[in-house]
Amino acid sequence: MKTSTKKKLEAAGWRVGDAQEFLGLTDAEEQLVEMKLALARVLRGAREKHQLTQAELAKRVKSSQSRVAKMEAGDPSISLDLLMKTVFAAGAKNSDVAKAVTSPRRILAKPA
Amino acid sequence: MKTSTKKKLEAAGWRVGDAQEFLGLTDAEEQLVEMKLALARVLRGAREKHQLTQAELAKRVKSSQSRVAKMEAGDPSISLDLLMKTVFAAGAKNSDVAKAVTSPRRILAKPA
DNA sequence: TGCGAATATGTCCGTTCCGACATATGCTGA
DNA sequence: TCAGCATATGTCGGAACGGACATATTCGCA
Repeated sequence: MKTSTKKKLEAAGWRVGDAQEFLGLTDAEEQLVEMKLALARVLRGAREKHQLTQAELAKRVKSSQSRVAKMEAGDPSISLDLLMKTVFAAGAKNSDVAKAVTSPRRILAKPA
Repeated sequence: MKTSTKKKLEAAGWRVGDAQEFLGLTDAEEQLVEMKLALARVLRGAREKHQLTQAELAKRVKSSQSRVAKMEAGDPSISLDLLMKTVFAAGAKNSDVAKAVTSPRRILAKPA
């Protein structure tokens, strides 16, 4: 934050930082988690739509069946990188991914 | 894959399905990379809009200034997890992130 | 022009995530 | 029922990513 801006805020009686920073972090993390869960659903939907087994999809992304299972289960040991790459490899549309970002709870796995 | 390329491959006796799967993987990876670059731009835009320094933003996500610099530079050593979390922490709207997904090349860092 | 703040670049080493593999559970049709 | 395939769960060693820190380099303004 600019020093000038900060000074103005402080002059106006605001306590700059602290709680808001804390909440900001928590919020960001929660948004990330929700996004991952939504993507897990997108992944399953896309995979089933294209009639791929977990093993086949795993092969595409040079991963393993167990990882794909964990991705779809929302396992926290899965990185967003791997998840996103696999989502794309499963043939999900960009718009599906976008939906997962904007309204994470509304995502659904539309069958073929 | 280009149609012309495909035909050449087929004429040469290749099974194009396999090649395409391979390319499909490449596509997924490329989509991921483009998305990261787009998010890097979103990050800088959001940070500047909210008048945060890299150091301040770093503190929010319990990271370091150098990491934030690398994020904005599109450094490949930055995970999508860290990048996305920081983008959210910088106050980017979900819609901005969604845009980065749908049309990665069109994203711009609109100043305040 | 110079000085301080902001940003960029590079390295160290601990932690986390990876693929590979083993194995268990679940599901479907013969 | 059980045989065969799909999915789920757990473990391991190695690779990738993390924060911290040191150190340029660039930028704004007095």
